[in-house]
Amino acid sequence: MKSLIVLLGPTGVGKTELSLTIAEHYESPIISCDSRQIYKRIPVGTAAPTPEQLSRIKHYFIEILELTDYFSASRFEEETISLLSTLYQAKDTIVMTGGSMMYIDAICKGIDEIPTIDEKLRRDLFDQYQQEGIDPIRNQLKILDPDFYRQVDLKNHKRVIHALEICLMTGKPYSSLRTNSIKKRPFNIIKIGLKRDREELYSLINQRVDLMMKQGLLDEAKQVYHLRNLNSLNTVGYKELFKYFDGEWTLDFAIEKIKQNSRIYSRKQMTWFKKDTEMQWFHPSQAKEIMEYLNKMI
RNA sequence: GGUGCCAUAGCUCAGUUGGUAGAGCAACGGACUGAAAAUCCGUGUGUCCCUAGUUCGAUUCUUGGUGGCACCA
Repeated sequence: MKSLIVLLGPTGVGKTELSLTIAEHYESPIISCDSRQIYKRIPVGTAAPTPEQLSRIKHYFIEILELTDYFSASRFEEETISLLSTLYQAKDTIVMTGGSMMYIDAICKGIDEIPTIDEKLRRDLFDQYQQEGIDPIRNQLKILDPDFYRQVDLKNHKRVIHALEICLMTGKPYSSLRTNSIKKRPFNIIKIGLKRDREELYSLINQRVDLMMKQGLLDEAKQVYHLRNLNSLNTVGYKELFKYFDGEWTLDFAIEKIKQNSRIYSRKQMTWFKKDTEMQWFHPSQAKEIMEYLNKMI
């Protein structure tokens, strides 16, 4: 039986180091599940695996995209599922790790088949939103997909715009394409969740931001400052330093904000993960217990 | 030392013509199906600095303290 070990947890909890231990034990490569480490040029601020760590184990989806490249949870699903079918020809156990909630679910549960939005349509609707506000877009959605209109968070412009994009693109109501069905995978999924007490996690996150600054985050951010409008750089660690470059914030304030936003992000991740009943939770120091648990499950 | 001003939520402050109080930020909780480190939503009991008084009733008025700030010496 083929197995996928999914190691997850909030940012800063200690996934990277433990994933190497597990991967080495099973002689598995590591599939990264991280929507920002996948990009080139921002390894420090995204806490990507170091060159030393990358040399120990073959990693997938680390620093492979240009910041300008489009990517999505669905592409991640497609590419990972196809990669897994290749890897499983030679291995029985594969390790996946990361903190991007939707990417993880895309693999473990799958997401619905929906066409990728045409770039021009997306830009046009966004322009309309900026000029006329959300109301005209809402009204159009109400006509094209009354069902979804009723359930969507009408204040969340991204959701509303996206639903309308799908309606216009496919000529069908967005809700008719949302099946919410869970895809059966041809492999066994074992989820390991890492968690720490909040105080401990916060302290590690704060320390890690200071470390990133020592490792050259400021310079890294400067190098990509001119690309600041890209979605790939709407990212904790960069958006705050961009405000410093703009002269809006002092450097110290920006660093405090990076720490704060990282803490908030870790909480959002935990909110998502908590709901997952398949998860087996451990403290990162329990490597021995984790290995015992895995050996039992595989 | 004298005079004046201030003292309200973790922070910055508003307010109560006397009927025990509210914003922003922070903090916390939640949603999440192709941009997700994104985007959005929800939650405010706090000795209204302490003390004594006036009053049916004081955080609000008065007395005396304490602390801070400013000016004068």
